[in-house]
Amino acid sequence: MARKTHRSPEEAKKTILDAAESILVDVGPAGLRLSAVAKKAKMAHPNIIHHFGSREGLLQALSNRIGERATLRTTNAIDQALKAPPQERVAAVIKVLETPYQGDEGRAAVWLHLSGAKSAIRSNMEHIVALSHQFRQSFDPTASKDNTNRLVLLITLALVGEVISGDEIKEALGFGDSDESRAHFKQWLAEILLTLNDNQLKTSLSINKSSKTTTPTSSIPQES
Amino acid sequence: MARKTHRSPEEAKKTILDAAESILVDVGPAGLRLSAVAKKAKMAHPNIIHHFGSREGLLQALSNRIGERATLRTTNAIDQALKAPPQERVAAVIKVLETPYQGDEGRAAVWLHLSGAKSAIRSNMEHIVALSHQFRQSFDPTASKDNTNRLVLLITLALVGEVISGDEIKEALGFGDSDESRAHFKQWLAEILLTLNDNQLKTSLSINKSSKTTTPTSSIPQES
DNA sequence: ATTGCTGTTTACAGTTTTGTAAACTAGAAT
DNA sequence: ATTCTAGTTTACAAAACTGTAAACAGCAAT
Repeated sequence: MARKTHRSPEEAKKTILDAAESILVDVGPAGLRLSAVAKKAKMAHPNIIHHFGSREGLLQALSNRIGERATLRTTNAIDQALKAPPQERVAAVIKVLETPYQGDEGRAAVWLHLSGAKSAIRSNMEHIVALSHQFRQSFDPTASKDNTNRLVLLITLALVGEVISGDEIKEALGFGDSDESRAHFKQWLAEILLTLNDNQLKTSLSINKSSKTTTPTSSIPQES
Repeated sequence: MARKTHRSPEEAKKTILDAAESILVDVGPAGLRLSAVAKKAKMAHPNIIHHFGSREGLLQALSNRIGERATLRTTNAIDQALKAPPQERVAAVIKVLETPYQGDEGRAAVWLHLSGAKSAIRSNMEHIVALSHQFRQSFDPTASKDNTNRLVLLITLALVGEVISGDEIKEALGFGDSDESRAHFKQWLAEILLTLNDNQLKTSLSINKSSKTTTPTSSIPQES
């Protein structure tokens, strides 16, 4: 390892982060070893510490980069959906649903989140939900903010789940590994999101003071 | 630590597993240290190796126990929903949605899954989806297996996401930490699941001819 | 009580890992 | 060409971690 390929600090950091990210997907943050990252980046491990201060610094930088990339892509995708003409809405929504899956970023992001890294989710969520509401109102003027919030929550949770164990669950449910059947599911979901109007989402939710949520065996409010 | 409290092997294993599980929730499988488990279980760490063979053996046993408990509870909850009278259906479905959250088991299970432990999801998923379909048909005879599959997939993914970053996402979306607003979301979701009939779920999914489905044709340039 | 089994502990070894220190060198500036 | 800066490497240290070996001790059976 006598070769000393000098690079700029930015480039060095990038190669280190790339190597770390590719390893992170397999072993997780707690399993990330500086020696492994150094080997993949083709350098000696103290070089990593020189650029990031410590192992923790590397993880923090990694978390930041992944978070920024993911939120940028997501907001872009929703933005595109907003500008899309009606006949392309389904495709646009599908694209939004596909955004987090790119590569293994989502998996890495969730893993970092599990490990306690300050995630970039919270800071950008307001923007995302605002854009989503704007989108919903563009084809359903009666759409309420509450229901948008709930839909965004449901979809976000599902996307997190998808990133983690989507492949296994889909396989267990009989969805083939073919891209086709997965595209079907995404299309199904996208169409539902576009079809459901606020009336269908309201159901009997108006009751809010029953408050017997933990012991639901008693009477169930269903009137309105 | 001169006190030597003798126990049966089963009881010893249980105390070790309990300690390991409570730690696992915070640090993840890769971060689980035998010394930490031993300290929490109030014993010396070689004792753990004596009972489980190795650190890996402990993780495997832990994964098995968590998986078995979770799937048992889930199938039980769906079973109850099947037997519930119509006016208690919403409550029953809410209970199904709450099943995985009990304690921190879900978080631990997902983390183990991320780390490559053979999960118990796949083997029991068939049973779960069969029960779910039975349940759907009990109030909507026209319910198709395809849509049940898709709904189960959506809910399962959302539950996985809920377990991982539900708290943070909900907070970011403005859902209060109060149990009340969370109960609202669950009730909203449960009612949607019970309300949606197969007609609404079918939408225009039959279109396989459309060119916009699988290849979203980037007619829209990347810009924002 | 004595014996034997086994759960439990102490002491220790080998390996791995993060981080430090100093030497080395590629490339830019002079 | 010479000098200087800074990225890079080698060598090393301290700590942590898993697993081993042997001794210890509670408990049941004889």
